[in-house]
Amino acid sequence: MDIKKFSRLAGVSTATVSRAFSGNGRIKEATRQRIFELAATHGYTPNIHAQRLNARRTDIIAVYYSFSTAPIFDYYNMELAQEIAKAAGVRGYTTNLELTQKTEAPSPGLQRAAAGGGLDGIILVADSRAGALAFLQQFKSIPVVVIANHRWDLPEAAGLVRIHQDSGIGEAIAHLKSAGHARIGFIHGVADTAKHDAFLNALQAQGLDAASAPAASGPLSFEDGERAIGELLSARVTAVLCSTDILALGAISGADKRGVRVPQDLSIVGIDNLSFSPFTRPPLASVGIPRTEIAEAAIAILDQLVTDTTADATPSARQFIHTINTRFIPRASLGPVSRPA
Amino acid sequence: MDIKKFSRLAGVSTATVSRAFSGNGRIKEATRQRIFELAATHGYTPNIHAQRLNARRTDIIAVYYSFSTAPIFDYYNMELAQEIAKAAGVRGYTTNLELTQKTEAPSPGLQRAAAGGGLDGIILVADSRAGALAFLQQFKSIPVVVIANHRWDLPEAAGLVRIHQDSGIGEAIAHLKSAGHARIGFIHGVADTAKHDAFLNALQAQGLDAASAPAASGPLSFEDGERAIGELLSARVTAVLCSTDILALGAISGADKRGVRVPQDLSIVGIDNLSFSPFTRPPLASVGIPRTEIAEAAIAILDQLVTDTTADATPSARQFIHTINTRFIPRASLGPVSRPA
DNA sequence: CTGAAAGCGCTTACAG
DNA sequence: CTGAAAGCGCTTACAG
Repeated sequence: MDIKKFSRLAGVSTATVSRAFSGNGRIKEATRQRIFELAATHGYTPNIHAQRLNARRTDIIAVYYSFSTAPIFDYYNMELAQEIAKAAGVRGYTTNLELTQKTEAPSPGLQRAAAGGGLDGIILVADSRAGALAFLQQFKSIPVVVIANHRWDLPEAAGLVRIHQDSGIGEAIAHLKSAGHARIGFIHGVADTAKHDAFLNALQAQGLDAASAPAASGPLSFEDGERAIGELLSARVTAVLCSTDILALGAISGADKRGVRVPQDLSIVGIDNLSFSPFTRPPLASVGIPRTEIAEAAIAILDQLVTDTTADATPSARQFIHTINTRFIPRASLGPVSRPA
Repeated sequence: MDIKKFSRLAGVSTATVSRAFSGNGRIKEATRQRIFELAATHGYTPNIHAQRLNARRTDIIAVYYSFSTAPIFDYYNMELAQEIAKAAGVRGYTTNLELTQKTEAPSPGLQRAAAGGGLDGIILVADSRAGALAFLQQFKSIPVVVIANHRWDLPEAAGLVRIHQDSGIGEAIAHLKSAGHARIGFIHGVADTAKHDAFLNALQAQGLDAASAPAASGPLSFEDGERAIGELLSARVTAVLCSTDILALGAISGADKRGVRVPQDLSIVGIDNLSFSPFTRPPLASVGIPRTEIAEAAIAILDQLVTDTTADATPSARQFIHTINTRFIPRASLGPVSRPA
């Protein structure tokens, strides 16, 4: 049943039916009531495509990230995506989950949707500037908000939610220092320069020797962490910051296999603070990001950009960059130095 | 730029432009080429709403689940959602992530989209029959595939991917029995009758006393598991099956706090086999479901239903029920009985 | 407050 | 292989 048939049935014009449903324009309350009741009885709902064809607006956004070889490595993105979907819902947006394998380019479908008006905006979880720029280049027809660890210089049109690793990592290193740790190692993850830089800065800020800080490369899996911790133990570290919680769990396991106990003999700190990290054994200290805040900030910016674009207004002068501080969450994987260097 | 302006620019009719993009109808290859090049140069992309208005098809599906108080309890759903998005992408569908708080009804937006043609179908992750039926009642205008632990009787229009808990739980109990366990407890989760029934059946199949099997209620959190295991230890169990992996982790921790070691003194088995369960300490034995298979089955059925509906064909006689067996994944949280009852 | 009619941007029988 | 025109189902300025 379309609006024509339905309006005839209701004894009004299509314009009146449209006004009843859209809430735009004046309409007598009684008429509106009657139309709603009739619609309920006869099962009429306005066709959403026809509405959008007029509206130049869809109230759909996409969250885009590339997935890994195994879901365990996507926990960070999945948790973020869920928070984004929640925050988007609050503002009346529906969220498309757009996934792509790490090595592949965004699907043609996404491009079609974006260029063809099927999407109001996109939230991109990015881990490299080059990747982000390439993405923005491809999707310049609609607003994009980038979530990243860096304060990248991006084209005007894009928003940026910047996760400030320095704050939380700084706290972590300060905490370790005050517990007596002076030889602190690092296990590298993928595309983690922001994290590693923050680590080096934090060492310096604490008056520790950043130049000779031992580092090993993960970069990804639990097993990588198990192996990497071996290298660092040879370098006589007493504490290790790991680029991800998964690597940290691997490090704990790897240490254990070598007879080194956490936290008695070695302190381990992860980064990301996944939801299960409080429940590992020992509970894993980690540098956490407030995912809910990030999601809300990203949606707020995107909504702003979408509204500006739709209204054809001059984009407000305000900066579309929002910085979110990470913070250190101490847990039982930390202890005082037992065998100072 | 719309099709009218663009077709003028290209010196052809709108019909020809449409044929070039849609792939429908005959069109000279050279014409098509020229149109594509021009479109690329001038930045023309067909408006997707206009296309969908004609097509009665959107190639968008939604995956719907209700989220919990904390993301940790949503890992199961999030992992499933990601797999569904992947599987959907392969078949050319975009996936909407539709979330609702546990206590709330599906958003009006979802209903609008579904009734107004904005969605081809929905995949519902359900944990109660009443909930699923209410949902189906509300969304009877489009195909729905339910993912659930039960072989529920559902209206014709719905598909069902049924996760068969009995297989994996049966294997788990058999494994415990052969390791000498005779007194096996259960920690309840939320809406877990399928799991508990499977547990009782498995006990019987192994010739164990199901009637007197100790059970404690979680039902949700890590702390719930910590508490529940206390009750079961008083009941002198030597092994425990937990309704979720989170409860199982809590149980391990709770046992540890009481001086009971896993697996030396007590064996613990979880259900769900979350991606991080291989990496807990000890690695957690669990009853797992092949998420990728489930997602693919759900998408295959939904695609079938959508295609049938769209084509207005008589729905094929084939059953739209697909059963997926769970399976037991033994890991280091298991051991032989140390102090037989 | 309500209606007639043009317009949103495509697609697809129909005719050639 | 291509075009003219009706149709997909709404919305909204315009007139009353």
